[in-house]
Amino acid sequence: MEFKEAKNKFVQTWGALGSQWGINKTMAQIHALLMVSNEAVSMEDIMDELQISRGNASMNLRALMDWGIVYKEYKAGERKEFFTAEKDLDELAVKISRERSKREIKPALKILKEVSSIAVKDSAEEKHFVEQTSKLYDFVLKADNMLDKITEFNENWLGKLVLKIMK
Amino acid sequence: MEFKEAKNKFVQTWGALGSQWGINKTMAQIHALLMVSNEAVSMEDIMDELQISRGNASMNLRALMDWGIVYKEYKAGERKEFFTAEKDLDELAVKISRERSKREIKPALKILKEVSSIAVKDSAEEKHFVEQTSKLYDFVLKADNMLDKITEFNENWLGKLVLKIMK
DNA sequence: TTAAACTTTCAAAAATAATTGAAAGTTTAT
DNA sequence: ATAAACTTTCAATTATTTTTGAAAGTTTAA
Repeated sequence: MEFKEAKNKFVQTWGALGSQWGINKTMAQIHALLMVSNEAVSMEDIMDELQISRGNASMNLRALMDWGIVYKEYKAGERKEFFTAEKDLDELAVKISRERSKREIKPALKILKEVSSIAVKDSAEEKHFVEQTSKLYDFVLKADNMLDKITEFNENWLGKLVLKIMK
Repeated sequence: MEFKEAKNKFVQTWGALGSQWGINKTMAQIHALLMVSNEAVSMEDIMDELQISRGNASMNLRALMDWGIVYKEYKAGERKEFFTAEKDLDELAVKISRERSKREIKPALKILKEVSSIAVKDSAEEKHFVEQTSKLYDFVLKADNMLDKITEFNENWLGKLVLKIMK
């Protein structure tokens, strides 16, 4: 396999993986492309390599920047904008999990808290509902915190120790 | 908020969360419904509560069973089938991560290994590609293994210790 | 200013994914 | 064997999401 083919395969695979995890394909593809580019890429080149429209490129680049995992760059003497991806994978993981937590987990937790706090009659059905949603609240909260801690600690000795123990 | 409203809110929220994570809305809703039901539910009742067609219910129940997080049950004297969800949340997490790993992460790893193993000329561009995809391979592999270990250990003392340390 | 070079926006179109419902399939009771 | 009770399948429909492209917006240079 030669370079161009490999690069394309990577971009396609990353795009497919993205859609399986609720991230739009083009967004994941642009990110993949920038991840493996050794220098900043212009919108023109992104459009060209991925065969997408200007509007699509613009919107998904904006989304990636909102996630904090793609940055704009300016080159001296050049009028147009260039883009690079966060390439430190630990940093990338931290940003993605922070963002998903903020956008999706935290709001879900709020609802879980609400629905698990209703006053119930003593029917088995209602009791079970409260019990189960309470457990779910605790579980999701714990998992959410754990992700925080893992990403926070994974560069220091404690994280490394934990990883070692778990291996 | 009274029970029925809370239950509906929970099912809707879980469904929305599902779609944000690449799981179809109805599938997540059925799962939510079964999670908070204290007894097995018939297909008829699922169709009724979620206002969905028979075909939809059938297909998504099959998918949930394929994931190993919903079970069929038979009641004595009853002709029709009833369904229950895995209600132990640790067990649920284990099954979901095993399944996503098998279906999505493992195939992605295979591709990552492939594309990171190409022979490259000594252009900076190609070198960077190989370096970056290799790092990504290592990272994803480590994360995948870690999930395994966390889910595997989270019911025993070591897991509890780790959780405590991380708190 | 003005105009060229570039980016963003968003309504319409296209692509993709989910859902329906009725026919086909299966199981059980008689 | 037959029919009733139930489930599965899948082509067609519907809903949702993504993408396009051209007009509007912005910035920079002269």
